[in-house]
Amino acid sequence: MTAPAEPAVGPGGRRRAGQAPPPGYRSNLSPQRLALAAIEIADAEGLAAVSMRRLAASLGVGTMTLYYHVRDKDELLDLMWNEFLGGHLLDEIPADWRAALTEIAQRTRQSFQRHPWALNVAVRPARGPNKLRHIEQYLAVASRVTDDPDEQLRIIHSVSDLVVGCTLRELSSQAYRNPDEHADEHADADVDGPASPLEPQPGFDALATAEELPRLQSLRTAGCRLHSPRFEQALGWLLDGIEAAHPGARRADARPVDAAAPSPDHVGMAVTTRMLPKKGA
Amino acid sequence: MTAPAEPAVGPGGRRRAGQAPPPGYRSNLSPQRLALAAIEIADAEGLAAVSMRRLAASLGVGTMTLYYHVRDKDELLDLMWNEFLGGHLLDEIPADWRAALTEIAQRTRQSFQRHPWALNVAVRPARGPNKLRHIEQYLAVASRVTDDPDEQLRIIHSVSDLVVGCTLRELSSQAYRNPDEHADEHADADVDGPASPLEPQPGFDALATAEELPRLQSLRTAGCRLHSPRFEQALGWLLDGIEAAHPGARRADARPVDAAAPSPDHVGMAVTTRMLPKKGA
DNA sequence: CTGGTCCTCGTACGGTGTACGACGGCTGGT
DNA sequence: ACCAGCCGTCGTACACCGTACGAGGACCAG
Repeated sequence: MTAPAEPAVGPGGRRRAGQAPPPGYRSNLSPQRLALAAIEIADAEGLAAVSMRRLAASLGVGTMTLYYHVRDKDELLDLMWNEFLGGHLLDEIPADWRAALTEIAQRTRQSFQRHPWALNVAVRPARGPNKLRHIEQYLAVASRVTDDPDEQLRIIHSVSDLVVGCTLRELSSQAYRNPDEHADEHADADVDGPASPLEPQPGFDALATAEELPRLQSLRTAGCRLHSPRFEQALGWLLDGIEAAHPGARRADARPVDAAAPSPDHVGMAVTTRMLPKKGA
Repeated sequence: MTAPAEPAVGPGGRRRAGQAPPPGYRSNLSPQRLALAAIEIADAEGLAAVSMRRLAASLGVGTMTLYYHVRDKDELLDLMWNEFLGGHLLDEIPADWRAALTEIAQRTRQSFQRHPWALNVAVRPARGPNKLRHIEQYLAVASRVTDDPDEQLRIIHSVSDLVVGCTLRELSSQAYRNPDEHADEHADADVDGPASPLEPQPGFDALATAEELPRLQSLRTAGCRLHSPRFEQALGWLLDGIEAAHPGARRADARPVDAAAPSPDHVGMAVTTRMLPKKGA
């Protein structure tokens, strides 16, 4: 306020604060637009193709322009992750808790399959608004299984963990690595299909499989594929265990529970969460 | 054979083949030594600190020397991953299949907690020998639950997926991001402890939590932490479901089953798996 | 000694994230 | 109308990355 040259830590000097993104925003750019454009690139060419220069070029602006709207690339990834999470919020939550958990899990799974880059971004502690909305939806379901809040969280986490772990394994065992066959029918993704059943590399298992690893060997001769994609079965087992532990859980009562996501325009809302001066905490 | 100038695709020109690593190996370097040194760096300073130059410097050699033993950095990561997997193979598998699965899962989990970088490396389809050994151990247990090989794989995958998903969430919600507090008592890792219970950023949930997200709000006032670490409970639920689906599963018969990993020196064996000319398939 | 293979590594190129500071245009006070 | 001052843009530069290329030393067989 006094010295104009001093940029200060507040919204003034080169960085707006963390609150709502469009207070004035004379620019047609916004953190959310950056995130969406970055997602477009990541979907089409993989996460590695998302560089600041590339993103800037795709938006028709200079590279450093991005740094006015985003602190650094890490924040861009956070915004992408938030946008990703917002993409699979449910409009209406099924009444039956098993059906509801299954639906949330499968929606999340499909979302990962549509945006494989998200798994690489998932290894980050970011908690954006859509993350909280996602948890809220889970909570709406878990509250029908038990009244203990801690138990609710344990249920939510177990389901979510299974989803993430399973999807991570499936996607990482697909081709997906070589960037040349990007976005090639990512639609239904018959997970079991194209990948080689077992053999990691030609001539490799010949030396390892025969001697030790007898069970793997017999498994291979039995014609099994290492990637049996029965996610639903694993989820079913987990839910069976949860149900057995909570016999009093209410199944399929009347109304489908009001969804936590109120209006669809809220979903994509981008909020820059940080207001610290720099990366150092 | 004819023209000596031609390097050829075989083991001759600049790259040895994929078979056993020390046929002659006049060098004191080896893929395995590179991997171990890289793991040391990653443990101490994070995966981002593992660069070819840094690794070469830590080994006291020139940067490009590494490329004689390793095709590219990707292969180095594969070797690290293989070494990581070899680090938590069981010497003896418990007789009871539930106990065995629990032990394998917890060993894996602890291994991830000791080497957080491994989660970032986990997003890769690499199948090294230790990966196969690991699967073999799982198979040794699952074969006592069912005789259907496909079902065995589903069981294995479900347990493994839960481990990976849970550990990924826990680790990514810890500090772990800022590299300055690396390797700070990674031992017991009371996961619930230090992290802030909910609040993502100060002043953030104030605007989001109150309006929508009622359940999250009430959860917070109830004093719950978002990261209740009950991995064992989730695993228990899953095993309950598996057990219920397989009532004939043999529990705790006599001998503890011969472990698949025969001798400890096999564990760390590094094998370069690729022999393709270059990355392009 | 000579040729060949194994192994090492210096240099260089194109890529990355981003710190710094210059600069134009809009806005508001006078 | 003027002009200070912020908003937003962006060119340049730097350090670092992975690695292609090829020179050259160490060793061994003839």
